[in-house]
Amino acid sequence: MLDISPAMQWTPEAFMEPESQPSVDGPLALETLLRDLPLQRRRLQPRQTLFRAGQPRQSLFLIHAGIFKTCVLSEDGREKITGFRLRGDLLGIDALDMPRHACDAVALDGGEVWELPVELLRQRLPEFQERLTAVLASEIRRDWSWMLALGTLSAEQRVANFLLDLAERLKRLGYSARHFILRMTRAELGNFLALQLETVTRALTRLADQGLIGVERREIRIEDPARLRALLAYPR
Amino acid sequence: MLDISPAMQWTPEAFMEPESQPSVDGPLALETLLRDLPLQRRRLQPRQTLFRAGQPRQSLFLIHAGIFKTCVLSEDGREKITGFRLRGDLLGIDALDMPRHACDAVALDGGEVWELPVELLRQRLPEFQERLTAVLASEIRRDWSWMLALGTLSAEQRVANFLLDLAERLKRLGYSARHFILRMTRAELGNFLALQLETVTRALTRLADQGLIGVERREIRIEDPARLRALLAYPR
DNA sequence: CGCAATGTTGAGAGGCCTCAATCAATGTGG
DNA sequence: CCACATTGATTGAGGCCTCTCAACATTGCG
Repeated sequence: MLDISPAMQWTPEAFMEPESQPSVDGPLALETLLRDLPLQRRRLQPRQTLFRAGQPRQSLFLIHAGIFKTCVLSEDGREKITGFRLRGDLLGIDALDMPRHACDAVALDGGEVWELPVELLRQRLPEFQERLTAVLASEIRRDWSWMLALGTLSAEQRVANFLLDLAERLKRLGYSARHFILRMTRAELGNFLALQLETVTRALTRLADQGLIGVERREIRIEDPARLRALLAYPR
Repeated sequence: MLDISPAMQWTPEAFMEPESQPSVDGPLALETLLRDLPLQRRRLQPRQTLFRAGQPRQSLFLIHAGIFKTCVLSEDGREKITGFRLRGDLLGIDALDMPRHACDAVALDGGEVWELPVELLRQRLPEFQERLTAVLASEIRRDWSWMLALGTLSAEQRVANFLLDLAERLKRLGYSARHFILRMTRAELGNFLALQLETVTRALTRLADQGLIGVERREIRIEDPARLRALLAYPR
């Protein structure tokens, strides 16, 4: 058994600040802005749903701990995970202009969110509206980036891209970029990457065979970030 | 030669309002809000680029006529069209929080855009910020909807989905939903739908063989909208 | 009229999907 | 404490959808 970094673990430690000084920039900018406000906090159990598409949307949620997935659903039952969300991400922004949520948000492995009274914050904090716009625009760019990846990369490349992206985000949160635990199943990963779960498994195995990563069920080690990144350079 | 509706044609007629009364809702809500302001207007030739990723972003652009494509580009040269934009759509919102554009915007067949001084409008028009937020959130939902489609539908279904989506948008702009001209090449369509251009051609042919649509190069007739929509109901 | 750009069609290959069996980890109840 | 079920991950074999490569048709234009 390898030693596990605390990244994304549902433990009291997960609530501690990875960095001591507050940052006005970076993924925790919003959290820093709001940290002293008396916000409603809500804890979620593993696999618990925060909200579903169609439910009334009264507020936004800022993730303080845990990892969430957001999914959209078509009328005929097709489902797609639109992203995995970490601490500092906002849940519910996609329906900011609507009375009801447009997606489901599920805590993969437990977590805590802060409930944000949007209207109040907009009036009180001049920076808030600005941050909100930035978050919305970033989400669009992130989506486009994944559309590009899914449209142009092979299965192996998509998985590599996912691992590098997750590693980078964890790093920015103060966790290890070389060693982390996936909190989603192969099926969820495949759903997000537009692949079957068996294909995800095979891609992970091939990456491991090449010595680029280490895989042990959900435990991932990035062994050779440079060569992993180099994989993405060439069209399939 | 079939008779062509004026939809998306680069003619003076294209600049006329399809509807006489101004609407506060719908795709032209923003245009209605801004119609009396002295905005800088800019006309584009077919295939002309409005802006490229990396260029300084000083304003937003509201499409008044024509159809545009927005594309993102990866460092290693992979390209992806992120959407086809019609009258009433905003170009540049994805970089609202940045000093430089994050995508390319190209007029497929000529067009006209209105240049929006964002800061000024934000201060003057209280509704503007609100509309901006709505546009951003809608774009996210639209992107997610396409991610769902590309991740779960077959080639034929994706093409059908595209045609139905375009028809619906044209209809809301006052044009025919049954008969229109595609302003993009098969390659561009394929790029957007994550398909090869030959696959797009074959999908169109198959749809035509089933009597669901009529195809004559870029001219499309929706013959049987109901059955076309029914195609999407079943997992590939 | 010849060239370039675009669209169509065919044949073959390959990557991913589908179906199935097996294994590992975890939890439950007797 | 150990059968047993359940969930998730892995691996294999075979098929199919889409890609790739190619030839050809059509349109528009200098």
